[in-house]
Amino acid sequence: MILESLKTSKSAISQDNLQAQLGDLVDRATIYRVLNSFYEDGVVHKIVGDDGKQYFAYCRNCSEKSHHHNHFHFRCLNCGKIECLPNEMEVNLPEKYRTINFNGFISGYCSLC
Amino acid sequence: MILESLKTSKSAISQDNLQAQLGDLVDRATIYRVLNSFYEDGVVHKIVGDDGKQYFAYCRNCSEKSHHHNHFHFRCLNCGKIECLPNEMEVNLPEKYRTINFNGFISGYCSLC
DNA sequence: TTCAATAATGCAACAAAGCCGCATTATTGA
DNA sequence: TCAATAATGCGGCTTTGTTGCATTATTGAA
Repeated sequence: MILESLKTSKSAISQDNLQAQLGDLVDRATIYRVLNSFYEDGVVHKIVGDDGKQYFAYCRNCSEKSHHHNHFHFRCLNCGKIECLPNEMEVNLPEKYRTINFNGFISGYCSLC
Repeated sequence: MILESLKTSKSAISQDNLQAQLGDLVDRATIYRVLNSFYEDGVVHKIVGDDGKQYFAYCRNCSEKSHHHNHFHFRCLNCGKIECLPNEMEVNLPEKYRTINFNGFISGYCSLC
């Protein structure tokens, strides 16, 4: 059920999103455990929002070789909606630095708010 | 003292960084309050790390007109060091969207680790 | 099919980060 | 000088996320 929610969601979702969908069917801890094992298995990306919360997004264009999620996420400060911004980013790191995780978040107000 | 620490620090620092510097001289809650009022007054930038923690950086090149901090921060997963990456970024938002906060974080391993 | 080994779950507790109310202490200014 | 205002410390609280442990499901080999 969690995987299904992630697959059908257009944007990254958090534990409380899932909890709201699943109600009391599934325990909080279980949701976290499932999400983390998806993350460890490379099935989802994990993004930390500028609200400090973890969001998870189903991997759509990831292969064995490239497991990237290098775009920005937008969070509306009014309606709370999270969405992916189209532009993929390349950031130049200093010599010998190695990227493990890319985390880009912009918050503000969307066109409706 | 907090302002001095922020001014002299080369990178964004968090409440526990400050607490470590100040010891028991200043209460936890006071540090948070001072940091947030600096933030509200536009004296510092607030960045949320991909560890979910808040980091604060003294405004160096901000004027009345431009109060930006649009570069990425790097956090070393081994030594914990936070540093600013040189490239300033421009992200294209959809029509009528408004940016309030830019938050770019990359974690990985630095040249020493 | 049966039953032991393994995995997944729920529950409770815990930890860290951040915030807030309230009483106390400092600071300000008329 | 002293009352009004602001800042601080303390304690407690919330949220997010994690972990230990007992219980329940699932699996797989005999």
